Amino acid sequence: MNDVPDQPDIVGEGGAGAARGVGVRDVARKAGVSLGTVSNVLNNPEKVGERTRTRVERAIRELGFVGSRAAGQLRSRRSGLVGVVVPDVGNPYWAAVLRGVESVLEDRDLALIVGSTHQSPQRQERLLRGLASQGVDGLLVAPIDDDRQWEDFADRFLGVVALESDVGVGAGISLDNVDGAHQAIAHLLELGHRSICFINGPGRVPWCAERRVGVLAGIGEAGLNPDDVLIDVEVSDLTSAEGLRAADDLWQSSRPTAVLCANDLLALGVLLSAQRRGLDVPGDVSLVGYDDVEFVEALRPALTTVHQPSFEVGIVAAEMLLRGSGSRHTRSEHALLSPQLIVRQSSGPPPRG
Amino acid sequence: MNDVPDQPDIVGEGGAGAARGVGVRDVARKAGVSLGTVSNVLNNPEKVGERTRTRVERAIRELGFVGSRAAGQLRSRRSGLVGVVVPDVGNPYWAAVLRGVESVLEDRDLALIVGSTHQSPQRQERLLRGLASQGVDGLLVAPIDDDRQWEDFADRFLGVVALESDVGVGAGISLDNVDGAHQAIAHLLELGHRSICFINGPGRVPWCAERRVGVLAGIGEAGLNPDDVLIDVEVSDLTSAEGLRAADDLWQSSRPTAVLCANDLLALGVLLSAQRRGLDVPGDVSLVGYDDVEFVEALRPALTTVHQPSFEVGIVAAEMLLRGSGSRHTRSEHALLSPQLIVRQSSGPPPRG
DNA sequence: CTGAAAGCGCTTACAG
DNA sequence: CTGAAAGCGCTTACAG
Repeated sequence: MNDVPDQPDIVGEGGAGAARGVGVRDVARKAGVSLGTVSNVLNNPEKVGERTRTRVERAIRELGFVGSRAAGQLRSRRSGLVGVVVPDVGNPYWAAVLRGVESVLEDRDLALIVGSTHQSPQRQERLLRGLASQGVDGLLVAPIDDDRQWEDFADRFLGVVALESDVGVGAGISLDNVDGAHQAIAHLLELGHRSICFINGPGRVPWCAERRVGVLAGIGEAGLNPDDVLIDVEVSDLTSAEGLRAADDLWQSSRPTAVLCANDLLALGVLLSAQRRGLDVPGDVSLVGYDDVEFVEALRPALTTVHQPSFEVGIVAAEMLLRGSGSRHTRSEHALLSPQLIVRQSSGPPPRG
Repeated sequence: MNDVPDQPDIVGEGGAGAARGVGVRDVARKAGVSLGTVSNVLNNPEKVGERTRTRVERAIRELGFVGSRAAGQLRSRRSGLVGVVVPDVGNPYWAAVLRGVESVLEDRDLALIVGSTHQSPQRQERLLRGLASQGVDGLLVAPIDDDRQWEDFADRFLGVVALESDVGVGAGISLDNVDGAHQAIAHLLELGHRSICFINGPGRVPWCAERRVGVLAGIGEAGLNPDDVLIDVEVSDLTSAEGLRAADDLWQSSRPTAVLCANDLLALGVLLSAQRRGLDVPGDVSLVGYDDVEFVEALRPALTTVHQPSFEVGIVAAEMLLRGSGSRHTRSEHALLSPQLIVRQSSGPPPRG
C-alpha cells in the first residue's frame, strides 16, 4: 500500500468528462491490488479470486468509481455504443421500433445513439460519419438510398442490421413493401375507385419506390392504365404536417375519390385536412394509410391501413445484432415479415358521381 | 516524406472499432506535416495556414480518414455525446421532444444517446451510469424521482437541463403541472361531474405527483371532498396498453362519469376500451387526456386534453444546453412554459342518472 | 490468479 | 504557424 491518504468518497463523480474523476488507479490503491486486477474484476470477473474480487468491488463502490468507456475503447475496440438510424424518431412507427430495440439492448450495457434522416442523403451521411467516429459496435439502419455507405459497419464487432429493405451485406429485416402497397391499392380498386391519389416519399428512397411498384402492379393487374387512375404526389418528409399541406393542395387541383398514403402520419394529415374542409371520409373520399401505428384504430373514422409489426421489427433486429448476424463474415441472416392490410372505416365505395 | 508506400485508399474505413483504420499518422505522412498540424486542421482550422490546410484536407479525403472520438475524448475531455433520458421514447409526446432536440443539435456535431426510464428508478440509474461512463458532454433529462443523481452532470462541459419539473441545479424547463391538471379537473367539475376517475403514474414521479396536487386542489376549490369525487388509479407505465387494461378493470368496479388521464396515451387506451365495450364518449363517460400529441385532434371523438408544447420543449432545452446554462457554475436558467386545456369533443356533461 | 509494462489514437502544451 | 514529446485512462498480453 502506498502512503497516499484515502480521498474523501466522491460518489458518482467518475467518468471521462467529469472534473478529474476517480480512476482505476485509485481503486487499485484502495483495494491493494494492481491495475490489471481491477480491470479483470470489471471485464472478466471469473478470472479473479473471490476474496480479491469482493475487495475490489467494495473499493469501486466506496470510491464511486465510474469507468471511462472512451479509454477502454481505445484498447479493447468496444465502445458499448449501438447506432440507430431511422427516417424520423418522431414518427410513432419508428418510435415503436426504437422501443423494441431498447427492450432488447437495455440489459446488455449498450447505449443507443439515435438519429433521423428525414429522407435526406446528406443527413444520413452525416449521421453515419458521426457513428463511425464514435466507434459504434454495431448499427441498425433504415437506409434511405442505395449508397450502401452503411455497409462499412459490417466490419465492426456487431455489424449492421437493416430495419427495412433488402441488403447486400450484414443482416436485415424485409417487409414486403411491394406486397403491402399492392394489397392497399387492390382494396381501393375493388371498391370501385378509379381516381386515386398516392402520396409518397421521394422516389430515391427504396421503400418508397417499392411501395410505388406495388401500386402500379395492382393497377396493371386490374387491367387499368396508371396514367388514367393515379395522381402521384411526392412529399419530402412523411409527416402529418406535410400530409395536411399536400391534401390542402390536392383538393384545389383535383377530386380523387381515394387517397393512399405511404404512411399513417401522412394519412393523419390528410384526414385533418379533410375534416377542416368538411369532406366526409369515406363518404366523399376514401383514405388508406400504411404502418398501422397504435392510434389509427381510434381515429374518426378508424383508418384502413397496412399493418407492419413495428415493435417486433425492433426486437428481431436487435436480437440479430446481438447474435452477430450483422457481421461481414457471418452467414447473413434475413427475417421476412409480412405486411397486412387492415380494413377499417376510412375506406368505402366512391361517391356516386 | 517517409518511404512508406501510399496505402490503397480505403474510403470510409477509419474510426475506432473498424479493423485497423487510417489514423492521423497516415494523414500527416501523406500531407507531409506533423501530427499536431493534422489535429489543428481538425479542431482549430483557423490556426493553420491555408495552403497547409488544403493539403491536409485533401489527404483526409483521399485516405477516407475518420477520427476516433474516443481517442480525442481522452485528452480533450469532449465526447461529442449528449444524453437524453425520457420516460418513453415510444410516447409521441417524448418523440416530439426528441425531434426538437435533434433539430437543434444535428448541425453541431453532437450525437444523441437516448434512453427510456419507464418510471423505473433502477432504469434511470442504469441509464445515467451508462451516460457517465460514456463521458457525455451534457444531459437532457426528465427525472422520475427526487434522487438528484443527475445533478452530477452539471459538472460536465454542457451540464444538465431538465425537460420537466423544477430543478435545483443546472437549467430546466418547467411546465406547470399543478396548473395544467387543475384546468382539466375544473373543466370536468364545471360540466357537473362528481365521480371522476384519475388514471395517473406512480406517486413518486414528480410530474405525476404535481398533476395529482392540481386535481386535488381543483376539487377542494369547488368545495368538494376528494374522497367523494375521485377514484384514483395508478399505473406503472403510461402507455395505451396500460390505459386499456386500467379502463377494462374500471368498468367492472365502478361507473365514473368521467376519466381524466395523466397523458394522452393512457386516454387512447381508455377510449379503445370504451369503444370495444360500446360506451359512448362523451355520452356515457367523458374523457380528458394530457399532452395534446398530434393525433388526438383526429380521434373519435376528438380528445379534450391539456396542451404542452413538445417540440418547443425540445428546442428550448437543447438551446439552453448549447448556451451552457446547464453548467453548475453558470447562472441557472429557467424557462416557464404554460400548459393549456384544449376543449374538444370527448368531454361533456355527465349522463342524466 | 496476480502484477509491471506497453500501447490504443488522439490532443495538448511547449519550444522553435 | 509548425513539429516532437508527453499523456489522457484504460486493457492487454506476458512473465511470474
